[in-house]
Amino acid sequence: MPELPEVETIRRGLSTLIVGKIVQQTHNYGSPKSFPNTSADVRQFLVGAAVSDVKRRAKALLIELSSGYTLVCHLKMTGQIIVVSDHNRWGGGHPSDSFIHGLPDTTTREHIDFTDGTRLYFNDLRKFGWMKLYPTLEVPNIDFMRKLGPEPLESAFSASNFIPRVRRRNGTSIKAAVLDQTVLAGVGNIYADESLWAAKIHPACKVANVPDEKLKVLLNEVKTVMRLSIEKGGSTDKNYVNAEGKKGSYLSFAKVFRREGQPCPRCGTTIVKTRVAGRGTHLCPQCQSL
DNA sequence: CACTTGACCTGTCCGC
DNA sequence: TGCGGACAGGTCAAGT
Repeated sequence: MPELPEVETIRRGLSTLIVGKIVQQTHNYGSPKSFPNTSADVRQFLVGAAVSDVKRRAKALLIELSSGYTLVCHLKMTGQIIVVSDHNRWGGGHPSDSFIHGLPDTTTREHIDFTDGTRLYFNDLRKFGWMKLYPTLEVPNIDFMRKLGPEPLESAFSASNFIPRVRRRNGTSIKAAVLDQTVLAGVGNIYADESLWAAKIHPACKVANVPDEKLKVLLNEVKTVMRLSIEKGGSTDKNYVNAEGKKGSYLSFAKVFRREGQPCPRCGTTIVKTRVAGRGTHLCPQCQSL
C-alpha cells in the first residue's frame, strides 16, 4: 500500500525525527530474515552510527549512516515506520495517537533505539517488507535499485522520455505498464487508477492503442496526482501511517479508488470495480472507454 | 523474450 | 456463531 507519496511522507517525517541521532541498539522481535541485526558483522555498521540523511528511491527508504552504510527499507503492503520520542513513550503524548501508545504491538518486527531515547519501530502485519544494510556506495547497484525507471516527480522526466519507455510494453495493458517499476518508479494501484481516470484512459487498453498525445496527458496526471497526495500526507486505506503514526487524507480526494457504486465526479456514471493486470481496478465506464 | 500468474503473509469481510 | 474462501496489493520467481 505505501506508494511513492506515502513513502515520501514518511521520509520527510524521518528527516526531522532521526537525522543526527546515534544508534544505540537494535532489537528483533523474532522475524526470521530481512532485518539488519541478523548478522553481527553487518550490524557493527549500524550500532554507534549517526543518521546522516534520509532519502527515497521509488517506494524504498534509504536511511544513510555515518558509518558509510545505508539501511534500505521497503514497506511493501503493510509496513510502517513509526518514531517514538521519550516524550511520548513516558506518557506525554496526545491521547489520539493510539498507534504510538500501543507500541510495540503484534506486528512489530524490529526496533532501533537511539542514544537520546528515541525509538524507531518497524511494523509489518503481513511480513512482506524488509530492512537491509548495504554499503552506501553499493546501494545504486543492488538489483532492486538498478532496474527502477525514473522518478515521476523529477522535472527532467518528460513525455519525450516517458513515451519510449512505456512503448516497450506495447503488448500489455496501460495499467500493467504504469505499475511496472522499470517504466517509471513509484506508482502503485491507487495512483494508477487515479491517474488513468484523470487522463480518460481505460486501464485495460493496450499500450499500443494509446496515442502519444494521451500518454503525454497520462504522465502529467501521474505527476499531479502524486503531488496532491504528498500534500495530503498520502493515502490511508487500512494501516498506512506516517513516521509520527498519523494517517494520510488523500483518499478523501480520490476520484475512483474505492469508490465503486458512486457517481463519477466528471460525468455521473456509476464507477465500477473490475480486475486488470491481476489487480482490483476502479474506473468510469463512460469516461474511460476502451 | 514478453507477458501473466502464483507465492509470499495475515487480517477482514462475505456468504452459507 | 463458526467456517471457508476470496480479497487486499508490492515484488519476485515461476510458468505460458
